[in-house]
Amino acid sequence: MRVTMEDVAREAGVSRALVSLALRDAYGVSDSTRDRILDVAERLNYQRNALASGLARRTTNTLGVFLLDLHNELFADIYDGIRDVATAAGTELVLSVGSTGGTLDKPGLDALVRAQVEVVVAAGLLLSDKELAPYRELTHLVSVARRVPGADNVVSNNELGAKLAVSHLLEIGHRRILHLAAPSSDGYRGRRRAFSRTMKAAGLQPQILVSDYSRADAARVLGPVLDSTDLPTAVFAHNDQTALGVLDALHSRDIPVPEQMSVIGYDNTSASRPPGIALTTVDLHGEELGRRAAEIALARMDSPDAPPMEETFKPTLVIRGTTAPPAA
Amino acid sequence: MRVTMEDVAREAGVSRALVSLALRDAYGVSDSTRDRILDVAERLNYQRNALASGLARRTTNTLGVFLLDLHNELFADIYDGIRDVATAAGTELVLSVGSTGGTLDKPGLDALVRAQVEVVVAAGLLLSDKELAPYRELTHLVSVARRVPGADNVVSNNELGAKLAVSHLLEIGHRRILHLAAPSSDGYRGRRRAFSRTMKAAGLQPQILVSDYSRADAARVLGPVLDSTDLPTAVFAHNDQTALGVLDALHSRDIPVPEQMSVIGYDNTSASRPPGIALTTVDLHGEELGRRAAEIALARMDSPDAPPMEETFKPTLVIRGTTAPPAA
DNA sequence: ATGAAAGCGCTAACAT
DNA sequence: ATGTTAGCGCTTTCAT
Repeated sequence: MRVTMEDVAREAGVSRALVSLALRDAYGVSDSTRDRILDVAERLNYQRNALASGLARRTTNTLGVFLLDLHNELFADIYDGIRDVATAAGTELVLSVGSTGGTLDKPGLDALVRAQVEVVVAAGLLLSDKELAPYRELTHLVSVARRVPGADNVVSNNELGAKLAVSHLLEIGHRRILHLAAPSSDGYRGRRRAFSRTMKAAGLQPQILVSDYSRADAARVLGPVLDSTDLPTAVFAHNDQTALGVLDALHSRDIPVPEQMSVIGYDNTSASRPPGIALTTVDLHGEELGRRAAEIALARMDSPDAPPMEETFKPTLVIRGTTAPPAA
Repeated sequence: MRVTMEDVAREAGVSRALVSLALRDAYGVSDSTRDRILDVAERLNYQRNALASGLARRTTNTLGVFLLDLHNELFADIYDGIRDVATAAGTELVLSVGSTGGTLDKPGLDALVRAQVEVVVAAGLLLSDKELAPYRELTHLVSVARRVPGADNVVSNNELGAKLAVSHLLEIGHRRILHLAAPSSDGYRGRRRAFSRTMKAAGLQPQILVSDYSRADAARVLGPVLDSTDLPTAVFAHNDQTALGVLDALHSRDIPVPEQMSVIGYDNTSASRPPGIALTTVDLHGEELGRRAAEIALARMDSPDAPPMEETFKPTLVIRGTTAPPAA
């Protein structure tokens, strides 16, 4: 049987109440008894039952974290940022992981609600605004990387990022640019929209292809285009993962990068630095976003009724080896 | 205020007990009232309080999962496997994440214990056997990828994996082989040991360098060797991450792979497939390990007193583009 | 400084 | 089929 607070109390010859106080070093416990209690607790390997504790305190002082996909390092970056500030604040995290399809969003969020977290920081939500609405009553939501109406939001300016990427390509002379977009869903249309807008503003025809978030699918989707007669001279991929898929497809057809084809990714994860051919990419500063989201979440714990907070980060273009002027 | 079971009961005009039963569709609730209760629960967006529920049931039916590092995709693979079988069994997961330094192992495990998980599946534990000992009394431990005495273990045969890698290099003619090892810690010496043994068995001098688990450090550590006069002709890296670091260092010195230098990684993560230069690597089948670990964890929930279970998977060599006979 | 007692939201006998 | 009641392990008034 697990060792309970009662066990510690008995062993130390005091009441449970006193043990409870001593363990959270509250005032009003004499030094000597506190020391004795802590000694006993340590000796018995006592660990407080978080269920009972949270139930009794009517608050868990805990932050829920939802991450869309563990295979995409962007979420590891975001998590690092969140953990950093949560740890400093002494707030525990409760995690839950989704999937690129989005089918695990709901179960994941539900689990966090059931765990009674004070606030949930969700990175990469795929649920529609409508499906997300009920959660506004169940918990406080801080959405990262995706704008959710009515919630707290920590996002990156995707319009700007896409514009940065496309402008770079335009500047070095590209005209036929293909955008490999992610499936269209609420809150994730900024890159695609800015791509189209920027192309049109330059008097060019935007060409868009859609793949899911996986490297393999990106390569697959791009295939037919590469096998056709008139190729684009540059591809702007939705993220680094899919950019890798683009590079795969290109490599398997012996199309040299950047000589015959320029490629730009998005996220600046370490996947964007395959040795030799480092990806030009847009850095959305995941760790920073995570950090800020956690700060907002902590602030939200203190003032549940403050108006929604919103913060938009500016992405930056990281020019590396996969972009060059088009072949003459 | 959050909606409680009491609210649902009142609204449906029944007792709490009945709601509790209906929600877990136990026998003994008439169809009509069950439907009514479920309707109300749904309408009120009721989510059961997992703290109260777990406390009352004296069991959470929950699996704790510890992952060393979110930046290493191996752990995403392992997680996928675990989630797969846990979901099928209707068992919830509680996650906790460590860090490559190992300093977060203890806090991470403690959090799982406090959360009252039935069993913890830990992948990539860095704590020493000795530091791990106390946890044997606090929870059931299924260790993945690392052998922990007395616990359930799901491991890969690292000796075999390393032998596979080195033998391959030997076979194609290499004699001067360098092993870039991970810091020596309990449970992770198999690859290094087998490297030395295999080299000696071939009458060769094992050469070993140590780096931490990061790509950057691997590149840094390898630097001096590459700048010296007599280079090895092949490098066997501790994992794919560090193999990437090796490739980085090589590339920055214009040493062609595999012509001038062969490289082997370990794990077969997607990082091992940078476009163009796919890494020869050892696949330890992370998802499989995760799956099996979860199965064992579930079995352990049913029979807490069964003798320790142990399963050793056979890694396989994946020969790709970074290995070739040494230059003449 | 310390202890007694009530109660957090639920589940599990047990009673009806 | 449904309701009553006694906890689960802790925290928190409130006494002493």
